[in-house]
Amino acid sequence: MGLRNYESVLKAAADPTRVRILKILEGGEMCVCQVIAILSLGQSTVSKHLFLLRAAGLIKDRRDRKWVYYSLDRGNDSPYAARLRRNLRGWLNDDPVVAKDRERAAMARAIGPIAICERNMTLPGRRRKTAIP
Amino acid sequence: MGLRNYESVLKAAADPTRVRILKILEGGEMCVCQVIAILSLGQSTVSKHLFLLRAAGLIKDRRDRKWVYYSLDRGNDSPYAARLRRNLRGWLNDDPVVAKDRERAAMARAIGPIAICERNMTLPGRRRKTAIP
DNA sequence: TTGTCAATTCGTTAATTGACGATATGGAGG
DNA sequence: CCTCCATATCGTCAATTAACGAATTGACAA
Repeated sequence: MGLRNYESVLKAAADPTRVRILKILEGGEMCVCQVIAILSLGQSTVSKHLFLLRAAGLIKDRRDRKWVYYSLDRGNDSPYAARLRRNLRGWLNDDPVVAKDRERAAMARAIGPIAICERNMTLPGRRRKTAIP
Repeated sequence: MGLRNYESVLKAAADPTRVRILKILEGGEMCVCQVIAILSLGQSTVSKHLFLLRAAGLIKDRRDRKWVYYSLDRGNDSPYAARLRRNLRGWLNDDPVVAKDRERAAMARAIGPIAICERNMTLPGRRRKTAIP
């Protein structure tokens, strides 16, 4: 594990959106549609962030029926990924953005993936794009 | 210390050139001209990398006569910077690029800043730019 | 197989980043 | 004060990156 893997892990964790995803996943696994709803970002955008995090060994995915769930990868990862994940657990917990995401994550959990997909990847209480012409 | 500082530290440490600088400085403080010689990069380029590392709280500078020396900042830094510096000490030690830099750093130390500046920020044994027209 | 829904990939755009050379700054010494 | 020299900053260019919407792929259910 040299400079290559180190760089992919650090770069993955250095992006603010991706760190938000990691902090959200600390609360447990999430369906992609839930992550999209929490972040209020485009579906393809979120998918790419998830891809980079997975490529760095920080998260893993699991399919259940139509849905794909992501969670922190506590298993066989690089030393950099393992250490970073552990550090991160104690970091940013009182950051306002992270706190807000946690609230929204709780809501997303309560509602569940099915309802969120039906709502077009949105959570109640916040507007997202004008969907109807 | 929120997302802001976290991001600046992680981004600073995620760049391969800046990691090389951090690993070089693990061997002790270095004059800017020595860092330039070891990396074989432009003076303004190196200066900017050093600026970003200092802004992140990872390194500090000290002036002595004409020269500015940089070293790891083990003092009052952010929790992110402190942890990262500690982690980094155990990381990448057998990476070939880092190992090569260490050799060159040893040479730079042996020669000293004055001689390196006289040599136009170069070390013996490697060519750098055609200097004379 | 076909339809449907969700995730990924593609193509574009705007913003950021790293590199460079040229110029500015600011001590040290005349 | 002025000059010299190491370093910092500026302006520019090319490469990378993050965002989006559109099109494609892939899994499930009928």
